[in-house]
Amino acid sequence: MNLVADTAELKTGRAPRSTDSVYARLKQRILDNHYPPGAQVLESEIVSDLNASRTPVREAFVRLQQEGLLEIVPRHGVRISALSPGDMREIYEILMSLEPTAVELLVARRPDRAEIAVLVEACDAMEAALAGSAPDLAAWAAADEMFHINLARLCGNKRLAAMIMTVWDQAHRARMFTLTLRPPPVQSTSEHRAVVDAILAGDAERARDLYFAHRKRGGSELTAIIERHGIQRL
Amino acid sequence: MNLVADTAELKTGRAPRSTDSVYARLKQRILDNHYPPGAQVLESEIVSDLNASRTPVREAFVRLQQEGLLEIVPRHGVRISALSPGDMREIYEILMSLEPTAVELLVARRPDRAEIAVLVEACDAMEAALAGSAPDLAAWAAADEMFHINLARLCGNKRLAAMIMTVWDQAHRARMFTLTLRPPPVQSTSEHRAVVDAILAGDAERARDLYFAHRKRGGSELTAIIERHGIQRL
DNA sequence: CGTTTCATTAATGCATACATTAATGTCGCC
DNA sequence: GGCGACATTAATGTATGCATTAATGAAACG
Repeated sequence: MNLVADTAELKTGRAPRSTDSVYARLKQRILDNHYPPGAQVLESEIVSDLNASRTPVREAFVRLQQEGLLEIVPRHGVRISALSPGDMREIYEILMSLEPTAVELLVARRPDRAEIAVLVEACDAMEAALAGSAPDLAAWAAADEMFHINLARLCGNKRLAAMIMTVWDQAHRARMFTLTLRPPPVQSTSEHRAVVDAILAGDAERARDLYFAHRKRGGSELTAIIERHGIQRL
Repeated sequence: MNLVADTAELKTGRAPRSTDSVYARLKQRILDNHYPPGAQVLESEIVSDLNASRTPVREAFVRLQQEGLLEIVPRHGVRISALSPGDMREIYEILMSLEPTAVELLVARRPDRAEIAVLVEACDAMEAALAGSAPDLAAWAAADEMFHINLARLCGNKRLAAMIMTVWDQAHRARMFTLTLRPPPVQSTSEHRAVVDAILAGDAERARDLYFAHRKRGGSELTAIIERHGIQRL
């Protein structure tokens, strides 16, 4: 039993809305692969799974459809989105455009060390996850996510941050899936560190270029894995 | 009376859904200033305005909230989004990132003349709108919109196109409002033409830079107008 | 035996009823 | 006369009923 069902409750003091809870839980289940990509799920199934009534479930469907995590198939419930290699390309093209822009904006704001402490911590966590004899890939992925989410947040453009996170979420399962198939992300970790250095140095252009290169390399790596394994949808 | 209520009907042969119709009509009314920015509107008011029942209206609310055109205020209906100067800055930062990327992708696809004919036509229409003694600003704005929407469509990245159009829509009313306050968009028109030339020449970098400069100039112009007139929300 | 059509059924889209919450106004008390 | 508690009302959040549509299966026909 959780004492605070929803963060909105903390902020507003209002009763949590069932719609929000359904949305959050359903999204979590999609990201966690409880409903696997490509799956056709009936509205009634999710209603009973989440102990909710149809109205909040339908509203959650609409939100998640807009976020690209599922598709409402009229009269047939929903289909959980499955990413094709082409979708992955689209997603990485967008991230290669938006994320470097976010870094540039962040540098332009001249943040002090305290502001970007979360980024440094994320880098530390990534290194720690790879330090032992057996790398903790789940911990590394969580730290990587922290880095990118916070970078988006810190850029000062809320719309931009929201867009990055939406696209990032779309690729979440693909990242998790390829985590064990890729080489240990040592290079990726050091690239993050270099971006932080450039931010601290106030060098917008370098930060931008580094981040772009990081994203480009990540995209190529993912694409290569997908092709090598002949994966069609994930 | 329209014979085909929804394009989805044409594609699928299915009956048009009330939800889609409500969504489209409500969005139109927001973009057309029928519900002005900042307005608090009751769910019941829109229900009676659009002759629909509450369920489709609520689903349309969710979609439009995700698109940033309104905000659902729990227990108080919706508030039509009003853009502050800060919002305009956010929007232009995003367009300055995404649109040049779209041009780059388009050039990389090596389109032939037929494919980009719509862009040339849009340029022609812009020039025609400014040709007479009394410039037809509404026609110019429509042609400008055609240019940008089609450029996004042609880039080959559907997600990217959708994101551009969402942000573009958010700024629609602001563009319409400032249309009569800005100098005649002669320079803007020639800039479009230059972008098309670069696309045809297959020069991705030039096309990208031109588009970036175009967007940047447009943003500065809009910001200047907003500041000069002391506009706080629109 | 295969095919087509119709009846049955299940699932959804929409409409509406019910419960909950916030706002408004009134009455009583100070 | 002002202030506060309570009743009343209005509006929304949620649940559910009804109508429509698509799918399934059976039966009749070729």
